[in-house]
This record gives sequence, C-alpha cells and structure tokens, in this order.
Amino acid sequence: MEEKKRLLLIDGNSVAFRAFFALHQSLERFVNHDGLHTNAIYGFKTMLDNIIENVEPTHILVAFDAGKKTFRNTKYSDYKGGRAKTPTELSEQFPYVKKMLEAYGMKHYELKNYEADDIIGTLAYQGETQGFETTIVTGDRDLTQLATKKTTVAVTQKGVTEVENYTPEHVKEKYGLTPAQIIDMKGLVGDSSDNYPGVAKVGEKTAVKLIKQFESIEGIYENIDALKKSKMKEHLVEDKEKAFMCKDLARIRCDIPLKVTLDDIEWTGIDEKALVDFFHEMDFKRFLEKMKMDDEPSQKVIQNINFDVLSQEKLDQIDFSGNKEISFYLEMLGENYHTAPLVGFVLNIGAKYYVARDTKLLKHLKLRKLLEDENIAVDVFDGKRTFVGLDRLGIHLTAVRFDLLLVSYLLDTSDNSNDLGKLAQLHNYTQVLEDEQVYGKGSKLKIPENDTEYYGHLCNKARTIKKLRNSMMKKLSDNHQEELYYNIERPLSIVLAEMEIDGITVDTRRLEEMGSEFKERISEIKETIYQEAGEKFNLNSPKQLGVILFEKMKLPVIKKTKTGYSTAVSVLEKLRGMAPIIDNILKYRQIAKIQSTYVEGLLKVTFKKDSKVHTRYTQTLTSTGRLSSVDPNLQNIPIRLAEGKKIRQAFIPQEKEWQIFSSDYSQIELRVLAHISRDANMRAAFSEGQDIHANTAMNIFELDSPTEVTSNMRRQAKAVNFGIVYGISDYGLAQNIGITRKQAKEFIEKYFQVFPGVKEYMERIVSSAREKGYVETLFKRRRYLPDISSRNYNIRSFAERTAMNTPIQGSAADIIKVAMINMQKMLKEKKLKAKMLLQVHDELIFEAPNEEITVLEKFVPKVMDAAVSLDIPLKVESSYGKTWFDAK
DNA sequence: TGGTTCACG
DNA sequence: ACGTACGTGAACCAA
Repeated sequence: MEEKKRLLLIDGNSVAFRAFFALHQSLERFVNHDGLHTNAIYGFKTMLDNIIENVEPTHILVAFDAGKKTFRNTKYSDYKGGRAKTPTELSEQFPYVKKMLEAYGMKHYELKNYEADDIIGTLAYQGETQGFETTIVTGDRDLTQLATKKTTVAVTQKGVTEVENYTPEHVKEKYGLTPAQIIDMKGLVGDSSDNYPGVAKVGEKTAVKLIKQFESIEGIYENIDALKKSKMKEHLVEDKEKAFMCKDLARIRCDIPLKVTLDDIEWTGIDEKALVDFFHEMDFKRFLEKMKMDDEPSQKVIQNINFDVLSQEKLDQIDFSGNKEISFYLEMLGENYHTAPLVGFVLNIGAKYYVARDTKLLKHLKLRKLLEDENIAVDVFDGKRTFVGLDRLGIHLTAVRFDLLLVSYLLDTSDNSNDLGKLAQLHNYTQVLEDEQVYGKGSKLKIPENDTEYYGHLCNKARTIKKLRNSMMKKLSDNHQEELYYNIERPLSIVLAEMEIDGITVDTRRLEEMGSEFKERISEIKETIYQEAGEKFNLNSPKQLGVILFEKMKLPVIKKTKTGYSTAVSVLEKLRGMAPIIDNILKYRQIAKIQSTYVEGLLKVTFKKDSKVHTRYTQTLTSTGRLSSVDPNLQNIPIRLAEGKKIRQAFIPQEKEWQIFSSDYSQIELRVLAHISRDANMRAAFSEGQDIHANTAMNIFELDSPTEVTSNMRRQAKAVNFGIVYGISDYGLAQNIGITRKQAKEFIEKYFQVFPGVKEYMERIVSSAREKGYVETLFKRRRYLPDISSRNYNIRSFAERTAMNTPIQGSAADIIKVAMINMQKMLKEKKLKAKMLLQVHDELIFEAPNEEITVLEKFVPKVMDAAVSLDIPLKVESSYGKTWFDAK
C-alpha cells in the first residue's frame, strides 16, 4: 500500500497576525519574566497543536514574508502601501515564533523579493505533482485560489484554532467561482488591505456575476462590445489596464526559485527537550504542566459515599423487595477467581450502598434472591469473574444486564485493561481509584484494614458501574454492537464460566511418569553438550550459549538480537551439520520446554481436590476478538511434534468409561476470507469441496490437473494462503518457506492475479481503515487502528497488515463463539451428560459418556456449521478417543 | 521488568 | 530503501 504523504504549509506572518489580534485584549497578561509579549506565540502554538492533530502532516513548512519590498512593488509601487506599521509588541515575537518552530522540528523559510504566499504556492504546486495531500493554513482568503482536489486551504476564523476549510467545492459554494477565478475577482474588485484598486465601482457581487458569465477578465474584455451600455461598462473600459494589473498582483506564483525542496521539509517530530526549555523561557506554565501530566496523572479527588455495613442481624431487618435493578461487585484478592479469597462485596440499590467483608452473608436469602432472581437486572464489572466467585458460594448469578468490562472491550478491543479504575478513566469517569492504588501489588497485595478506605473503594466501584451504564450502552448502540453484546459476548461469558468451573481432568500419574522419563533424557543430552562444548554452562541462557557457539566454537553468526547473538531454532537449523552440538541443543530445547512448561507447569496448576485444571479464558484481551487462556494456557498444548504431543495423553475424561470428543472447523479463516472478499475463484474452490491448498498450488504454479501438484508445491501454496491471511509481505513469505524475496514476490503477484477479489479486499479494507480509523468483523467487533496513518513506515505497515488480518481472524472468532453458545444450549436441552470443556480457536473439545458419542458426532458439527450462514459452506471434522491424544 | 525463546491456532 | 508475517501465554535469564 502506498505511503500517504501529507504536506502542511503555514502562512507564518498571517497566522501570527491573527493570533496576535485574537488575544489582543489580554495582551498584558501574556508577558514573560523578561517583559516579552507572548500572546502571538501562545496563539500560534495553539493553532499548531490543533492543526497537527487534525492533519497529521508528514511534511511541514512555515513560510514568512522576507521584507517589505517584493517583485510586486516593481509592478505597482504602492502595493501594500499605506499599511500601519506592525506593532512592536508583535514584531518582537517573530524571532521567538521561529525559535518555537525549531523546537517543534518544523522548517521555516523566507525568500527575498517574494511573499510567503508565493513560497506556499510553489510548494503546493510541487506537492500536487508528487502526490501529496496538502493543507495550507492562513488567515488570508486570497490563498483560496490555491485550492484543488488535493489541496485544502484552511482559513483561520475569529480565533486561531477554528478554521474554515476551502476545497474547490467550498470555494464554489462561498463565491460561486472556481479557485482559479478568485484572482479574476480580485482583479476587478481590488484589495484595500493590499492597497490595489481594481475597477472602479465594481464590488464582489458584480465581479462574480461578470466572471460567471465570461469566465475570466480576459473573457470579459474579449466580449466587452457585447455588453449593454452602462456606467459599469464605462468603468470597465476605463480601468482595463488596472484590472489586468491587479489580477497579476493577486496571482500567487507557483514557480518561484526556492532553495528548499519537499524532501528538505519532512517532519521528524517535536524536540521535547527544546520545547520544554522554550516553554520555560516563555513562562508557559500550563503547557509545561500538561506535558508533565501526560507522564504522571495527578491525584484525583473522590467524593465520599455513605454506606451501610451489612451483618446477619441487619439483613434480617432490611427490606430489599420491589427493586428491579442493582449494581454489584464481589471482591476477590488475586487474579485467579477460582482460588482467590472472597474478601468482600458491595451492593447498590437505588441511592443506598451496602458493603461487607464477610461474603458468606451473600448466602442470606435476601441477598441470594437479588442475585438469582431472573427479573432483577444485575449490573457488574466482569460478569464471568463474578459468576465463578458466586458459584463458589453456591449462588447462581442469573440476570447480568450491564457488564462494564465486556462493553468497554467491545467498544474498542484495544481497551483491554481489566482494572475498573483504568477503564472508568478511559470513559471519562474519575471517581474511582485503580485496585493497585488501594490494594497494592505483588507481595504487598492486601485489603486495607481501614474500613472507610476499603468500603469507600468498593462503593466507588459500584457507583462507577451504575454511572457508566447509560453512556456506554449508548455508545454500543451507536456502533451497532448491541447484537454482538446481547447475543454473543454476554451469554458467552456464562458459557465460559461454566467450562472453567467444569475444568478438565489431568492424569497426574501419567504426567509424572513422562516427567521422570524426560528428566533422564535431559540430563543425558546435557552431559553430551557439555562435553562437546568443553565446559559446563547454563544451557537455558541464550547469552551463555551464544558465547559458546559463536565465540568459542566460532560458528557463523546468522542473526543478532538487541542483546546479542540469536540462538533461536531458525538460526540453529542453519548451523546444523556444522557441529554435532547443534542437534543436541535443539533436542535439549525441545524436551526442556515440554518438561518445564507442560509436565511441571501443568502439575503445578492441577487442583488436588478434583485432579483437574481450571483454566481462565480471558474474554476481553485480544485485539481481534479471540479468547485467550491462562493459568494454565490450554490453547497451546503441543501437537506438532511427536514428543510433545504425548502430553495430550494426560488429558482424560472425568469418568473412566467416558471419551474425549473433539470437533474443529476446517480452514475457517480462508473460508471467511472467501466470504468477505467474494473472490469468485476462491469461493468456487470451497463450494466444490476442493483441497484449498492444492487448488492454490494449481493456480499459482499454473498446473492443469490436481495430479500435477507435488507435496512441495502444496506446502508452499499453504504458506502463501497463510501469508494472505496475515496480510502478506514478500519478506515474511520468503522467510517462512525459505525462498528468495524475489520468488516470494512472484508468488504473491501470481496469487493476486488468480484471486483478484482477494486483492481488492486487501486494498478496500486498508483504505476503509484509513478513512474510518477502525476495522470491523462480521459481527461488528471493532478494532481501532490509529497507526494506519503513521508517518513511520514500519508502524504504518504493521497497521495495514492488521487491517487485513483482523476482520478474518476476528470473524472466525465470532463464529466459533456463536457455535459455543448454541452448543451449550443444545447440551442442556438434550439433557446430555457431555460437557464442553475447551475451546482452541477453531476447535471445541468435550468429554462424554460412550453412549452419547453418536449424538455428539451428529449434532456438534451441525451446530458449528449452523453458527453462521456464509456464501460458502463451513466444514467441521470430528474425532474422539480415550484421551485428548487419541481424539485426533 | 524486559528480552528471548517456543508452544499453539 | 525501508525491515515484518496475524493472534496468544509461559518459562527462563539478566539486570
């Protein structure tokens, strides 16, 4: 995708004048410690910040007038004659305006004999031919003559921050003329501030009428004889020479000899330090504070809430009936809500806040009823967490209405903090602290003993939930994301909670067996490596390993990292055969990984009481809409290599005679791509049930029949397909399948040639992302991509690939989420014993009694298939066995 | 705490 | 010429 270049040209004198007079009434308030007036500087600065934010320029130049006399004076000696002298309060500020521009990293320029306008005109013209989008900022309407399709003239309004944008359309609206005709108008009307006369008695109205009729001054005089006899005609004839001269004076030059080029004025960003120094010099304390504030937010002032501390006795007396909505927050000390101590709760009903440390009180019938009644709407922060926490008390949270955490994530998947205080801030609500500020972190994590502090914080949380509900639900509806919330994410949070509570059984004896076997092999390999290296060292340290390989053994350095030599697999593979140690290191790494992460790691998190692992799915983390899994991560259990795959033998059903059943979507992301890109070729391949990678191979290698596809071709084609989904680059593809960049580039070109619909999609989604600032999935999940207009190539390219990938990966995530909700519903309706236990992005894993297997084989694919109706069929494959390993 | 490596889709 | 594949989590080292 081509880089977008945005040129910003500022009429320095004109903006400074505007700024000076806009703040003229408070002139004496803007004086620094040296007695320098600073109002124009201040105004100029405000304008700059504003325009930078709006335009995001890649190139900037601020043009100034060089002096009083210009070439226009040789044409007309009275040009700009009789002007009042620039007030010294203003002229003394010019050197500082320029100094400020330098701190901003912006070039400024002036040229003897020419006005700022001519510099701007010339650069704007050059920008036009080089594909820039140009914005011109000025206080002078005459510059609107420069407006074109790609050049906008922003004329400052009363203040300096407000501008009126003149596009050719807007010029037409405003004057009824094209930008080029502005000078014809000036020629007829003249300009009192520049002190040139035009044609006597002709004002704007008459001028516009004439130009509309005859197109230009030239046109008027060519047809002057046809005009009816009138006073106006007489004046026209009389002032003909003046008209032409004034037009020439008004015409901004676009071809003057400049010593700067567009390349010279690329903007490299603000010099923070210089700017801070400059603000100190100017006594701009507010700006300094603001710059500091960006680093460390100031302490907030939080209003107190009156609360009642609940007890068994009090509860007996309180009457909660008649309430239809509550805000509720259950506090647990620690992230893992399966195990974290339940340390308190807060309940908001109407204007009342109730708190307690003793969560057993929640079992009191009056409180239980509030949480379990399907007619009482419960507003919460993190419904899944709350559901699991309450489940531990034997309470079944039933009617979650507003889930602040979930809604915040849906509004913008980048807002993936899970702290209530942080998220509240993002939504402009500041009356609550972050948990870390109240509870501390790490080893210091604890609930305050002080009741006022602790209960106050709990109440603030409940109040935050209540206060933010309306505005956030409004935003959700503005984004058309209600369905996503009500039909997908909110019900899913409960489905996930149930899966997490169920957990999956781990055969710890099997794991331990494997562990001791791996241990032995690890120490054997270790010994061999030490012998080959000639010394003992820490094999787990890439740094020490690097020294051995690249310094002691003098192996060639393939790749470097920030901190030293890279010893990653891709590097070691290239060194294979050069020394036997390499193979051993690779083997060591492989086994050590399995041992530490999967054998030992898994044993550590297996619950003693039920011999199960209870993962937590993070529903509000990924920027694409996928789930992730922690504590333990059950979405990255080994499968690709035989050794690691054995780990799956340790995942077993909870009953002896049960089975592990698994169904997965086949190539769901490519199918989603075929659907959203509507590429005919790709859709046909799927509709006909072809092997998509082989089909791609046939296409890009120009084969006539599937029999000609070799396994290597298919492998390469598969990599191309993956690359496409990731937002392809020749470099990445080359890296992945070990071909040259040139070859990779040819593959990609060929691919786009045979799948033109895909190419169009890629272009469309990137330009739409640039226009809207975000991309969406099939179910309107939204990801903002502010970097899509970055001036940094790497950052921008990354955003572009993200724009291509997110709708694909995210829509696939949407689809399986729908399937999970329907699946859980079906299991309940059919009263099956089978449990849905895991989700691994495109696959669902169940445990079930033998006799239910045939039911699952029939219905799971059916439900998954029916989750969404695309232009092309989805495909689901199932399998089962005694362990997860055998369900393949 | 950040960097590196490696497990998965 | 630029220098990357998209999305994750956990273990480990080094500071």
